[in-house]
Amino acid sequence: MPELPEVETIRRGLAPKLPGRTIARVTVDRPKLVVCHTTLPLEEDLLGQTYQSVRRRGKILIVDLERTSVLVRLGMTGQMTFRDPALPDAAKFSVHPVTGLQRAPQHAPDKHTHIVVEHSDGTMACYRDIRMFGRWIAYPREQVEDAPELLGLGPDPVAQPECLREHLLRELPKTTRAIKVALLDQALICGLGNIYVDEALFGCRIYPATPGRELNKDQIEALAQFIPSLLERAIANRGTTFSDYRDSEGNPGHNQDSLQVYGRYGQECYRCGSTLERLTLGGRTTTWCPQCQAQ
DNA sequence: ACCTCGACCTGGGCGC
DNA sequence: TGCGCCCAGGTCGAGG
Repeated sequence: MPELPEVETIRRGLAPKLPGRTIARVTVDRPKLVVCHTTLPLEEDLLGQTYQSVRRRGKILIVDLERTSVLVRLGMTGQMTFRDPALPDAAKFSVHPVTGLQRAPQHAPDKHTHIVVEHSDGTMACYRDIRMFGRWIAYPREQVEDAPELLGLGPDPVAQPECLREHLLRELPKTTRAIKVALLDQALICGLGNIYVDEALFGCRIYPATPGRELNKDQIEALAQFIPSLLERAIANRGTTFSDYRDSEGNPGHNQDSLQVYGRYGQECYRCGSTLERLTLGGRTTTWCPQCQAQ
Protein backbone atom coordinates (compact mmCIF):
# COMPACT_ATOMS: atom_id res chain seq x y z
CA MET A 1 0.00 0.00 0.00
CA PRO A 2 2.00 2.93 -1.22
CA GLU A 3 1.47 5.82 1.16
CA LEU A 4 3.11 9.23 1.03
CA PRO A 5 6.70 8.04 1.68
CA GLU A 6 6.53 5.34 -0.99
CA VAL A 7 5.04 7.75 -3.52
CA GLU A 8 7.68 10.36 -2.72
CA THR A 9 10.38 7.72 -3.12
CA ILE A 10 8.97 6.84 -6.53
CA ARG A 11 8.80 10.52 -7.44
CA ARG A 12 12.44 11.02 -6.53
CA GLY A 13 13.37 8.08 -8.70
CA LEU A 14 11.49 9.39 -11.73
CA ALA A 15 12.20 13.12 -11.41
CA PRO A 16 15.81 12.89 -12.69
CA LYS A 17 14.84 10.49 -15.50
CA LEU A 18 11.62 11.59 -17.17
CA PRO A 19 11.84 15.36 -17.84
CA GLY A 20 13.25 16.00 -21.30
CA ARG A 21 12.31 12.61 -22.70
CA THR A 22 9.70 12.36 -25.44
CA ILE A 23 6.90 9.80 -25.70
CA ALA A 24 6.90 7.63 -28.79
CA ARG A 25 4.32 4.96 -27.94
CA VAL A 26 1.79 4.17 -25.22
CA THR A 27 0.36 0.71 -24.61
CA VAL A 28 -2.56 0.11 -22.25
CA ASP A 29 -3.78 -3.45 -21.79
CA ARG A 30 -6.39 -2.68 -19.08
CA PRO A 31 -8.53 0.25 -20.22
CA LYS A 32 -10.26 0.45 -16.82
CA LEU A 33 -7.04 1.75 -15.30
CA VAL A 34 -7.24 4.93 -17.38
CA VAL A 35 -9.65 7.82 -16.90
CA CYS A 36 -9.02 10.32 -19.67
CA HIS A 37 -10.35 13.89 -19.70
CA THR A 38 -8.44 14.90 -22.82
CA THR A 39 -9.98 15.06 -26.28
CA LEU A 40 -7.97 12.18 -27.64
CA PRO A 41 -7.57 8.79 -25.95
CA LEU A 42 -4.48 8.62 -23.76
CA GLU A 43 -2.48 6.48 -26.18
CA GLU A 44 -2.79 9.13 -28.89
CA ASP A 45 -2.84 12.21 -26.71
CA LEU A 46 0.58 11.58 -25.17
CA LEU A 47 2.36 10.89 -28.46
CA GLY A 48 5.17 13.34 -29.17
CA GLN A 49 4.85 15.10 -25.83
CA THR A 50 7.91 15.75 -23.67
CA TYR A 51 7.85 15.30 -19.90
CA GLN A 52 8.19 18.56 -17.94
CA SER A 53 8.09 17.59 -14.27
CA VAL A 54 7.11 14.92 -11.77
CA ARG A 55 5.31 16.21 -8.70
CA ARG A 56 3.43 14.70 -5.78
CA ARG A 57 0.47 15.66 -3.65
CA GLY A 58 -0.41 13.24 -0.87
CA LYS A 59 -0.37 9.80 -2.45
CA ILE A 60 -0.92 11.17 -5.96
CA LEU A 61 1.94 11.37 -8.43
CA ILE A 62 1.55 14.20 -10.95
CA VAL A 63 3.33 13.73 -14.27
CA ASP A 64 3.32 16.96 -16.29
CA LEU A 65 3.85 16.89 -20.02
CA GLU A 66 3.63 19.78 -22.47
CA ARG A 67 -0.13 19.76 -22.95
CA THR A 68 -1.31 17.04 -20.58
CA SER A 69 -0.91 16.20 -16.90
CA VAL A 70 -1.41 12.67 -15.70
CA LEU A 71 -2.42 11.96 -12.11
CA VAL A 72 -1.11 8.55 -11.13
CA ARG A 73 -2.90 6.98 -8.19
CA LEU A 74 -1.10 3.82 -7.18
CA GLY A 75 -3.97 2.29 -5.21
CA MET A 76 -2.91 -0.78 -3.28
CA THR A 77 -0.24 -2.33 -5.44
CA GLY A 78 0.70 0.20 -8.10
CA GLN A 79 4.35 0.57 -9.10
CA MET A 80 5.82 3.07 -11.51
CA THR A 81 9.35 2.44 -12.71
CA PHE A 82 11.74 3.74 -15.32
CA ARG A 83 13.36 1.14 -17.53
CA ASP A 84 16.50 1.44 -19.62
CA PRO A 85 16.86 -1.65 -21.84
CA ALA A 86 20.62 -1.16 -21.80
CA LEU A 87 20.64 -1.86 -18.06
CA PRO A 88 19.88 -5.23 -16.44
CA ASP A 89 16.33 -6.01 -15.32
CA ALA A 90 15.71 -7.36 -11.83
CA ALA A 91 15.33 -11.15 -11.88
CA LYS A 92 12.61 -10.92 -9.26
CA PHE A 93 10.92 -8.36 -7.07
CA SER A 94 11.88 -7.93 -3.45
CA VAL A 95 8.77 -8.33 -1.30
CA HIS A 96 8.33 -6.50 1.98
CA PRO A 97 7.66 -9.15 4.66
CA VAL A 98 5.00 -7.09 6.43
CA THR A 99 3.29 -4.98 3.81
CA GLY A 100 3.73 -7.26 0.80
CA LEU A 101 4.89 -4.30 -1.28
CA GLN A 102 7.05 -5.34 -4.19
CA ARG A 103 9.99 -3.37 -5.46
CA ALA A 104 12.62 -3.58 -8.17
CA PRO A 105 15.01 -0.96 -9.55
CA GLN A 106 13.76 -1.83 -13.02
CA HIS A 107 11.92 -4.80 -14.45
CA ALA A 108 10.80 -6.21 -17.77
CA PRO A 109 7.06 -5.83 -18.47
CA ASP A 110 5.21 -8.88 -17.13
CA LYS A 111 1.58 -9.97 -16.81
CA HIS A 112 0.94 -7.31 -14.15
CA THR A 113 2.45 -4.48 -16.19
CA HIS A 114 -0.61 -2.79 -17.66
CA ILE A 115 0.68 0.50 -19.02
CA VAL A 116 3.96 0.92 -20.90
CA VAL A 117 5.10 4.33 -22.10
CA GLU A 118 7.95 4.05 -24.58
CA HIS A 119 10.25 6.99 -25.23
CA SER A 120 12.01 8.08 -28.41
CA ASP A 121 15.40 7.04 -26.97
CA GLY A 122 14.26 3.48 -26.26
CA THR A 123 13.74 3.90 -22.52
CA MET A 124 10.29 3.46 -21.04
CA ALA A 125 8.07 4.08 -18.03
CA CYS A 126 6.25 0.99 -16.75
CA TYR A 127 3.09 0.94 -14.66
CA ARG A 128 2.60 -2.36 -12.83
CA ASP A 129 -0.41 -3.01 -10.60
CA ILE A 130 -1.29 -6.47 -9.28
CA ARG A 131 -4.70 -5.67 -7.76
CA MET A 132 -5.53 -2.93 -10.23
CA PHE A 133 -6.93 -0.48 -7.71
CA GLY A 134 -4.73 2.24 -9.17
CA ARG A 135 -5.74 4.77 -11.85
CA TRP A 136 -4.12 7.04 -14.42
CA ILE A 137 -6.25 10.16 -14.66
CA ALA A 138 -5.34 12.48 -17.52
CA TYR A 139 -6.25 16.18 -17.80
CA PRO A 140 -5.37 18.95 -20.19
CA ARG A 141 -2.51 20.63 -18.39
CA GLU A 142 -4.32 23.92 -17.83
CA GLN A 143 -7.13 22.06 -16.03
CA VAL A 144 -5.12 19.83 -13.72
CA GLU A 145 -4.92 22.27 -10.82
CA ASP A 146 -8.73 22.23 -10.74
CA ALA A 147 -8.95 18.44 -10.84
CA PRO A 148 -11.32 17.20 -8.13
CA GLU A 149 -8.76 14.56 -7.18
CA LEU A 150 -6.41 17.39 -6.11
CA LEU A 151 -8.91 20.01 -4.93
CA GLY A 152 -10.43 17.51 -2.51
CA LEU A 153 -7.19 16.91 -0.66
CA GLY A 154 -6.37 18.24 2.79
CA PRO A 155 -2.91 19.58 3.61
CA ASP A 156 0.12 17.49 2.66
CA PRO A 157 1.97 16.83 5.92
CA VAL A 158 5.38 16.88 4.24
CA ALA A 159 4.89 19.67 1.69
CA GLN A 160 2.75 21.89 3.93
CA PRO A 161 3.59 20.98 7.55
CA GLU A 162 3.04 24.57 8.64
CA CYS A 163 -0.70 24.33 7.82
CA LEU A 164 -1.21 21.08 9.61
CA ARG A 165 -1.50 22.18 13.23
CA GLU A 166 -4.05 24.89 12.60
CA HIS A 167 -6.01 22.70 10.21
CA LEU A 168 -6.26 19.74 12.58
CA LEU A 169 -7.07 22.00 15.54
CA ARG A 170 -9.92 23.45 13.49
CA GLU A 171 -11.29 20.27 11.89
CA LEU A 172 -10.88 17.41 14.36
CA PRO A 173 -13.15 18.95 17.03
CA LYS A 174 -15.94 18.98 14.40
CA THR A 175 -16.05 15.24 13.82
CA THR A 176 -17.49 12.32 15.72
CA ARG A 177 -15.49 9.87 13.63
CA ALA A 178 -12.78 7.80 15.25
CA ILE A 179 -9.41 9.54 14.92
CA LYS A 180 -8.17 6.48 13.02
CA VAL A 181 -10.92 6.92 10.41
CA ALA A 182 -10.47 10.69 10.23
CA LEU A 183 -6.72 10.43 9.55
CA LEU A 184 -7.40 8.02 6.68
CA ASP A 185 -9.65 10.67 5.09
CA GLN A 186 -7.60 12.34 2.37
CA ALA A 187 -9.83 15.41 2.60
CA LEU A 188 -8.65 16.02 6.16
CA ILE A 189 -4.96 15.24 5.66
CA CYS A 190 -3.52 13.65 2.55
CA GLY A 191 -0.90 10.96 2.27
CA LEU A 192 -1.67 8.65 5.16
CA GLY A 193 -2.85 5.06 4.75
CA ASN A 194 -3.44 2.26 7.19
CA ILE A 195 0.21 1.75 8.07
CA TYR A 196 1.16 5.30 8.98
CA VAL A 197 -2.10 6.07 10.74
CA ASP A 198 -1.52 3.17 13.13
CA GLU A 199 2.11 4.21 13.56
CA ALA A 200 1.16 7.85 14.21
CA LEU A 201 -1.49 6.98 16.81
CA PHE A 202 0.96 4.68 18.58
CA GLY A 203 3.67 7.33 18.45
CA CYS A 204 1.30 9.88 20.02
CA ARG A 205 -0.20 7.37 22.49
CA ILE A 206 -3.74 7.92 21.27
CA TYR A 207 -6.44 5.24 21.40
CA PRO A 208 -7.50 4.76 17.75
CA ALA A 209 -11.26 4.72 18.39
CA THR A 210 -11.26 8.07 20.18
CA PRO A 211 -13.77 10.36 18.44
CA GLY A 212 -12.02 13.30 16.81
CA ARG A 213 -13.91 15.80 18.92
CA GLU A 214 -12.78 14.12 22.16
CA LEU A 215 -9.10 14.68 21.50
CA ASN A 216 -7.57 17.41 23.62
CA LYS A 217 -5.38 20.18 22.25
CA ASP A 218 -2.16 18.49 23.35
CA GLN A 219 -3.07 15.31 21.49
CA ILE A 220 -3.89 17.17 18.29
CA GLU A 221 -0.68 19.15 18.52
CA ALA A 222 1.24 15.95 19.11
CA LEU A 223 -0.21 14.49 15.89
CA ALA A 224 0.56 17.64 13.92
CA GLN A 225 4.17 17.45 15.06
CA PHE A 226 4.68 13.70 14.91
CA ILE A 227 3.13 12.87 11.52
CA PRO A 228 5.53 14.97 9.40
CA SER A 229 8.56 13.62 11.25
CA LEU A 230 7.30 10.04 10.92
CA LEU A 231 6.82 10.44 7.16
CA GLU A 232 10.13 12.25 6.68
CA ARG A 233 11.96 9.45 8.47
CA ALA A 234 10.25 6.92 6.20
CA ILE A 235 11.20 8.95 3.12
CA ALA A 236 14.80 9.09 4.32
CA ASN A 237 14.49 5.32 4.54
CA ARG A 238 13.26 5.18 0.93
CA GLY A 239 9.69 4.24 1.77
CA THR A 240 8.26 1.76 4.21
CA THR A 241 11.31 0.36 5.85
CA PHE A 242 12.60 -1.47 2.80
CA SER A 243 16.03 -1.05 4.27
CA ASP A 244 14.85 -2.78 7.43
CA TYR A 245 14.58 -6.24 5.94
CA ARG A 246 17.31 -7.59 8.12
CA ASP A 247 15.87 -6.11 11.29
CA SER A 248 12.38 -7.40 10.69
CA GLU A 249 13.63 -10.94 10.24
CA GLY A 250 13.76 -12.26 13.76
CA ASN A 251 15.31 -9.49 15.78
CA PRO A 252 12.76 -7.38 17.63
CA GLY A 253 13.71 -4.46 15.42
CA HIS A 254 14.56 -1.66 17.73
CA ASN A 255 15.40 0.40 14.72
CA GLN A 256 13.49 3.64 15.17
CA ASP A 257 12.46 3.56 11.56
CA SER A 258 10.86 0.11 11.58
CA LEU A 259 7.14 -0.37 12.01
CA GLN A 260 6.17 -0.30 15.67
CA VAL A 261 2.61 -1.65 15.48
CA TYR A 262 1.40 -2.22 11.92
CA GLY A 263 1.27 -5.93 11.15
CA ARG A 264 2.42 -6.83 14.69
CA TYR A 265 -0.90 -7.94 16.20
CA GLY A 266 -0.32 -10.46 19.02
CA GLN A 267 3.35 -9.53 19.38
CA GLU A 268 4.94 -7.57 22.21
CA CYS A 269 4.92 -3.79 22.22
CA TYR A 270 8.50 -2.57 21.72
CA ARG A 271 7.84 0.21 24.21
CA CYS A 272 6.13 -1.55 27.14
CA GLY A 273 6.04 -5.26 26.36
CA SER A 274 2.24 -5.55 26.40
CA THR A 275 0.61 -7.76 23.78
CA LEU A 276 -0.58 -5.62 20.86
CA GLU A 277 -4.32 -5.81 20.16
CA ARG A 278 -6.39 -5.49 17.03
CA LEU A 279 -9.74 -3.94 16.23
CA THR A 280 -11.61 -2.87 13.12
CA LEU A 281 -12.31 0.80 12.45
CA GLY A 282 -13.73 2.15 9.24
CA GLY A 283 -13.49 -1.38 7.89
CA ARG A 284 -9.73 -1.35 8.43
CA THR A 285 -7.65 -3.54 10.69
CA THR A 286 -6.15 -1.41 13.43
CA THR A 287 -3.29 -2.55 15.65
CA TRP A 288 -2.68 -0.77 18.93
CA CYS A 289 -1.09 -1.15 22.34
CA PRO A 290 -3.61 -1.38 25.21
CA GLN A 291 -1.04 -0.03 27.66
CA CYS A 292 0.55 2.82 25.67
CA GLN A 293 -2.69 3.88 23.98
CA ALA A 294 -5.06 3.60 26.93
CA GLN A 295 -8.70 4.48 26.29
C1' DA B 1 -24.40 17.22 6.06
C1' DC B 2 -22.26 13.67 7.95
C1' DC B 3 -21.20 8.98 8.48
C1' DT B 4 -20.88 3.79 7.49
C1' DC B 5 -20.37 0.02 4.60
C1' DG B 6 -19.87 -2.89 0.53
C1' DA B 7 -17.77 -3.38 -4.09
C1' DC B 8 -13.89 -3.38 -6.73
C1' DC B 9 -9.44 -6.72 -7.47
C1' DT B 10 -5.68 -10.45 -7.00
C1' DG B 11 -2.38 -13.31 -4.57
C1' DG B 12 -1.11 -15.61 -0.53
C1' DG B 13 -2.06 -18.33 3.48
C1' DC B 14 -4.68 -21.72 5.69
C1' DG B 15 -7.82 -25.66 6.54
C1' DC B 16 -9.63 -29.85 4.91
C1' DT C 1 -1.82 -32.09 -4.32
C1' DG C 2 -5.42 -29.13 -4.71
C1' DC C 3 -9.42 -26.70 -3.94
C1' DG C 4 -12.14 -23.16 -1.72
C1' DC C 5 -12.37 -19.64 1.55
C1' DC C 6 -10.90 -15.48 3.60
C1' DC C 7 -8.00 -11.55 4.19
C1' DA C 8 -5.26 -7.42 2.82
C1' DG C 9 -6.82 -2.10 1.75
C1' DG C 10 -7.57 3.04 -1.23
C1' DT C 11 -11.41 4.96 -3.06
C1' DC C 12 -16.07 5.69 -4.32
C1' DG C 13 -20.94 5.35 -4.54
C1' DA C 14 -25.09 3.82 -2.25
C1' DG C 15 -27.71 3.94 1.64
C1' DG C 16 -28.68 5.32 6.59
